[in-house]
Amino acid sequence: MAVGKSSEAHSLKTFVNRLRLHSTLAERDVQALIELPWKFISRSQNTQLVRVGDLTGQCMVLVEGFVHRFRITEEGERQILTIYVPGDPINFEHLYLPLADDGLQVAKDCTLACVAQRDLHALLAAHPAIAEAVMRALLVDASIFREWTLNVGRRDARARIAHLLCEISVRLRAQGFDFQNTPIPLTQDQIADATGLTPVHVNRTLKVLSAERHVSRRGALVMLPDPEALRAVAGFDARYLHLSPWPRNDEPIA
Amino acid sequence: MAVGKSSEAHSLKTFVNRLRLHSTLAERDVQALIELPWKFISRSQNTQLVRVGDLTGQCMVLVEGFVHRFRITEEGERQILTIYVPGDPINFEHLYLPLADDGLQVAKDCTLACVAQRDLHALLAAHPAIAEAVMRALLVDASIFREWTLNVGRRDARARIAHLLCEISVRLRAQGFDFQNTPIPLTQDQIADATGLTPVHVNRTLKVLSAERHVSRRGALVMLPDPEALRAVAGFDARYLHLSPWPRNDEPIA
DNA sequence: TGCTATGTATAGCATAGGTTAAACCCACGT
DNA sequence: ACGTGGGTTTAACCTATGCTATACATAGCA
Repeated sequence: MAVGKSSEAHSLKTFVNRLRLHSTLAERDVQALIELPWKFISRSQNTQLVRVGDLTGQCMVLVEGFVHRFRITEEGERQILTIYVPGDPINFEHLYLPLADDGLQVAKDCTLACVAQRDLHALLAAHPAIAEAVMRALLVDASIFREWTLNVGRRDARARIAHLLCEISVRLRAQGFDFQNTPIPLTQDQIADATGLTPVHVNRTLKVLSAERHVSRRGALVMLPDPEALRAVAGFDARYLHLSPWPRNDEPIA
Repeated sequence: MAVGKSSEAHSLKTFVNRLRLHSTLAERDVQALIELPWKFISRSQNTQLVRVGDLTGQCMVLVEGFVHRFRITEEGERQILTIYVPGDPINFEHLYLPLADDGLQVAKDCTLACVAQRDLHALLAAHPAIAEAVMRALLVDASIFREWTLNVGRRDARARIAHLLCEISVRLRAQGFDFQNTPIPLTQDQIADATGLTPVHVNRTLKVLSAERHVSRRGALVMLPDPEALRAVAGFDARYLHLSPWPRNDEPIA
């Protein structure tokens, strides 16, 4: 049990790390965050975690595996809206808008840390620094959503796919994963749904990128041997991820 | 001067109204909000209010006219990411991420109410209800960004343009405008940039929609004579705008 | 009255990406 | 050892949308 506790605490470290990408948190804040009554659950591929219209009472953090967020057209066309990597809070917006407007689906067997919204609300009220960090994480997510609109609206298939792969590898690396050896966790169908393309066109385009040595394939897995070159293909500029220590122009608040 | 003050206070009413679309605010909260040291400015069409990379110190509310948010590809392709209508806060995310990741441009001569971020921060600290309302407004915006990704990624030109027009008319109506007589404040070029299409294809498609009586044109202005029919064309489901009184599943926080 | 600017309209041709359908591959379960 | 299912690959054909270029309309302005 002590072991269980400590390994669970460890698995929240990626979350703390994610918050610290954009915000500074004191040790006591981190402690309080970790000591919330988290519940850890595992879900297998394709499980639907949240459906459009659900009224949620929990907030979830992705600890391991992958989850994506999607919406569906009236005609049944699916669009993936973002892909979460370990450490990401995946539905903290439900703290303020508990009625889900997107679906959340497990893209690859995952484990999640869950808290009741009520407990989280209480924590945020007691720890303004955490509230601000959560806020900032949500706003960075919004910046990522906007980049996806740009990606889908204004880049051709090759740059579009390259951009998606760049983003994921950068975000994985920011969470401490070895991107050179971490395969991209997406099937071609999922890439299609994330880029607004067709699975067959994704296949064609991946073949091109592969011939150009911009991606390599180990079996079905896509790897990125040369991120720099791929960035050039994608026209990728990581600023929208707000990863570098950002400047502050605000004095401490009275 | 008293007159000036009172008309300025009046012009903030649309902002209060916007916040109240999603949140409940007590009168004293509203008072405090209105009494902030707002500065009112006018800007004419095509003025760039914020550039990518700017470090902002102000938050702005759109009082009159139209503003859009955009990003540009490395190749110089522009994508409009959202269109703001009167009453919308247009850059409140800079409270927490003051480094601008998008450009903001005046789409139609406008007037703006501006406050220093410092003053606003102080207000939010003193009035948690306002802080929550702002938060919620930002999260609704994020939901809109996601819908745009879906729109651009998964709808054909006709439904795409129709969807854009529906969204704007619904948001205008929510702010109290008479959508039947308010022309859509977009040139065909802007529609193209907002939908990821080409100006000439927008023109073609508008012609089709016009022949179908789904839009009408008074000179260069696009009007929506029959919003219901247009919604069917667009597959428009307004839930993502979170306009209806949303359900709450949270008890009052200790 | 005409000039310029900004936006709209149309035409003709080009192509990226969609569609359909069929094979293939391989990991897994029995 | 053999099917089964999820994912990948390829081919042939099709179309929605892009591209380039030119003409038109209107409003503001000298």
